[in-house]
Order: sequence, then structure tokens, then C-alpha cells
Amino acid sequence: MDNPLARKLEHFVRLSDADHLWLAAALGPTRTVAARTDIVEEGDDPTAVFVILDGWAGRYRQLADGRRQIVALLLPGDCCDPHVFLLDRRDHAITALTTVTLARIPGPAFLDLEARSPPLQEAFRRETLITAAVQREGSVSLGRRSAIERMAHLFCELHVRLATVGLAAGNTYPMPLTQVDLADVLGQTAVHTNRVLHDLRAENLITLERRRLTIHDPARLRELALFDPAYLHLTEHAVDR
Amino acid sequence: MDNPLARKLEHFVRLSDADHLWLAAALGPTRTVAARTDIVEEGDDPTAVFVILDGWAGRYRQLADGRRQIVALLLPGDCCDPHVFLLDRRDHAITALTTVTLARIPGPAFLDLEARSPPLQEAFRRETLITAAVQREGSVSLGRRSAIERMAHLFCELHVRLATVGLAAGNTYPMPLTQVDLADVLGQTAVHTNRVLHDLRAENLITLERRRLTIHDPARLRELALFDPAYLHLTEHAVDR
DNA sequence: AGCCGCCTCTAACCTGGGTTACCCTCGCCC
DNA sequence: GGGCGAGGGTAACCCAGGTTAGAGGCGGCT
Repeated sequence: MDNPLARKLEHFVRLSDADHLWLAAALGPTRTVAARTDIVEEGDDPTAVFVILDGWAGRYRQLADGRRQIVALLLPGDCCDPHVFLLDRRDHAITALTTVTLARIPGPAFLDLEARSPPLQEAFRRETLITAAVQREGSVSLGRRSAIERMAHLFCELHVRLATVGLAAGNTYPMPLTQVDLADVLGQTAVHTNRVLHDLRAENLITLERRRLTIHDPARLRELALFDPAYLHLTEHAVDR
Repeated sequence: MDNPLARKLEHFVRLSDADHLWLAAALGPTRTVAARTDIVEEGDDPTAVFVILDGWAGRYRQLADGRRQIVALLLPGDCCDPHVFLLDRRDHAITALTTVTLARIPGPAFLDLEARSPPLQEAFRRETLITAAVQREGSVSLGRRSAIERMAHLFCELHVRLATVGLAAGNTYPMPLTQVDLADVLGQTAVHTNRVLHDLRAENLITLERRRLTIHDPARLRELALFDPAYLHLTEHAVDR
């Protein structure tokens, strides 16, 4: 209902009132993490699931010489599965890009949830598949889109993803990333990120000020980005416009 | 026992003889797919799992203007989960890069397998997580590694992955990809792929002839690639040397 | 044998994006 | 108020990698 995870899942599968209640009940106490600090600590219970309730986080990996690549952005409603860390002991980290509020679903509660409600199970399965699809689309961007297409694509994707959790107001949404963060998502330097931002503004496609992004011409931005929202697999609303 | 999937899973978890038998029994009849044709057809049973027994395949996505990015390489022992296609109806495809032999585990048989054997369940879970880690590392390469580092990294990764299914002989292994395919994996042009290949040879790091790659100086290649095999999460052998 | 198509390899040229080195603004702290 | 640090914005220069255009090699087909 008022939590972004429920909102998102509702886009995949129709959930009953009972599902909403169970889901809300499964969420443990919330925790707040300051910007620029890592979220999942070593030794966290790997069977629990973290849910971002507010703020943006990033999954990233840093090379030995300092180069950083943000491999995924985690927005409100996104889950991160610390059991990745069972395996991936320190092969990557998740950092809070803004102040982040998160809840935790303990492992048993999560299994119980899935066992109790087939729709919820289905919804979580879709969640997982879509996360993977977003990841693949990121590889396509990094490998085959130019800098400006890449940024345009990211802005289109964020628009859709934020809209599904009710965080976009028409064609405008919060964009709390610094240009350095953005560069680390897009696989560019911060200088070039600034240039591309300049170009998008000059084309009158967007404005970005005081941490809010406005898309002036969604159709043209999508065309430039070669953006096809199919990979996000949303059912109805929010995909168009 | 002699199938590459069993070999790979054995690296994650110790499997009993019974596990091996069950696994072998679950594999349905094999199918052969010609090079350059798509593997998963529309309308395939989405609950089944395909296992590559021989040959190389690639998960790719093609942009409207023809640019192609191969997002993952599927080697013998790798699984592909056509239930991705439940969601991702035609947002990407899997193609045989060589002639491919594959087996199919029907959905119910797969569930049965996991229910019957906790080690197998654990092994498949790891398989999934590692696949995701490989994907992330690919993004790091595309975003933050230079062309030569990227190719070196790919060659190191393939070495480890093929070794775990017994397809590398010391420092040499089959490399059936054309330079065009390689370019589509690495997010470059074929011309540049050729140049980089030239440079790696000139540095005396590798030879590649008649579809076999030999790594002459694994330590130096890894250093150049900033390759850290941690993300592949293999337990013993095959990682070092 | 001769042709054709796919693949490798190379050279010449050009450009997108990296590098370096600044300045400016704004918010925070003393 | 003044100092300081983080972030945004630019300019000048340069190089990694894209583009275009061909030249050989090799295997399969007729």
C-alpha cells in the first residue's frame, strides 16, 4: 500500500488485501544508512532480504587501481539479496548513494510469505527476472550505445522504474546522483558526463536542476536512446507516458 | 558423470553417486542446433531448463539499427532458463555460435531433483549466483576496462570456466568464436578486435590459431586484465594454475 | 579447376571521449 | 565574516578506438 515494494509488485501481479498485509507484516524494523556508506556488512544474515524503502543505492565494483563501475542502481522498492554475499564475499559492494532507509525480511519470513501466497511468489519471481533483464540492458548500453544514447537510455529507464513506485510526477522525477556517480553508472568520466548533460539540455530534451530531472520530450528522448521498455515487463500503466 | 553440468556442479558442492545418477536421469533427449541459429524458440516450455552439453552459445540483444551485443557466453555445462522468456518475450535471444548439443530438463523433473537432493539444490543455487556475478563482471569490463584489458580478462575467464568442465588442456583451450563474435562480446568493432589480438600476440601473451587459444604467460595476462577469479567462486582446483 | 563466401589482417583517416587543469557557486563550519 | 570542501561547469589537448576500404587465405561447391 504505502510501501514501494508493494506498489511495484502490484504492477506484476494483482495482490489481495491479505497479500498486502502479509507483506507489510514480514518487513522487519527499518534501518537508516547515511549517504556514502556501504549497506551490506560482512557477516550479515545471508538469508534475509533487504528492501529499499527510501533513497538510492548502488551495487558497484572497484578495480584495484581505483576505477569504479556502478553495476546497478537500487531504487525504492528494489530488493537486494544479501545471500549473494554468501558467495561473493567482497567481490562487490552496495553503497548508499543518498541517505537510505531500508527494511529487512528475515529468511524464514520470506519463505513463509512465498509459501503462503502464490501471487506473491509469482511477483517475486518476476522481480528477479526483471532485475536480470535490467542488468543485461545495462551491458547493451555500455557495449553498444554512444555516451549520449546511454545517458538518454538511463533517464528513460529511471523514469519508468520510478513511475511504477509512484515517485515520478508526470515527466519529472528526483535525480539525486552527482555527476561523478552518474559517470560511474555510465562508464564514462565525470567531465564527459557533464558535456553530454550539456548536449541533452541544448537539444531541449531535459532539464536537471536542484536534483530533479524533467523530460521535455519523452518521445524524442526514447528515440535517441533506442529505448524499448519491453525488457521492464510492466503490465499496464506507467509504461506509456 | 561425463556430462559437463555434473562436472561443473561438482566444483561447487560434493555430490554423491546418487546425485550423479539422478542428474543424468533428469536430462531428457539431446538436441543438436546448427551454428548461427537461435536456440530457444518462441513457445518453448518455459519451465524446462536447457543444458549445453557441447558447443558455445551466446545470449544477445540487437538494437533496432543492427548493433549487436552478446551479453553472455554459454559454454558446455551452462544452463539457460527459458522461463526468462515468459517475461522477456523477444527482448533478447540465444543463438548457437557453433554447432550446439543440448539437453533439456523438464520443469517437474528439475523441481523433483532439487527436492530430492539438498546438495544439488545448493549447487544449482550457486550456479545461478555465479552466472549473475559473471554478468556483473562483464559490465565492469565494458564500463571500465580498456580494449586490451577487456580481451585479456575474457580470455582469463574463459580459461577458468572451461577448465572447470574439463575443456582446457593446461594453458590451451578451444576458442571457436570469430573475430566478429568476439567483437560483439567485447563491445568493440571487429577491426579493433583484430588490432588488440595482434597486440596480445606481439606481447607474447597468447597465440590463437586454428580455433585454439594458448596462454603463454597466465600471470602476466591476469595482471594486465586486472583479473581476480574470486567472482567465479570455485572451491579448489582449476582456479589456480 | 575455378568460383564464391567467410574470415583474417592491415592501412589511412577521423572522432568520441579521456585527461588535465582550471574557475565558480553554494553550503557549512569556525 | 572568511575559509574550505564538494559539486558543477569549461577549455585545450590528445589518444583509443571507430570507419572505410581493401588485400590475401582457405574451405566448400559445381
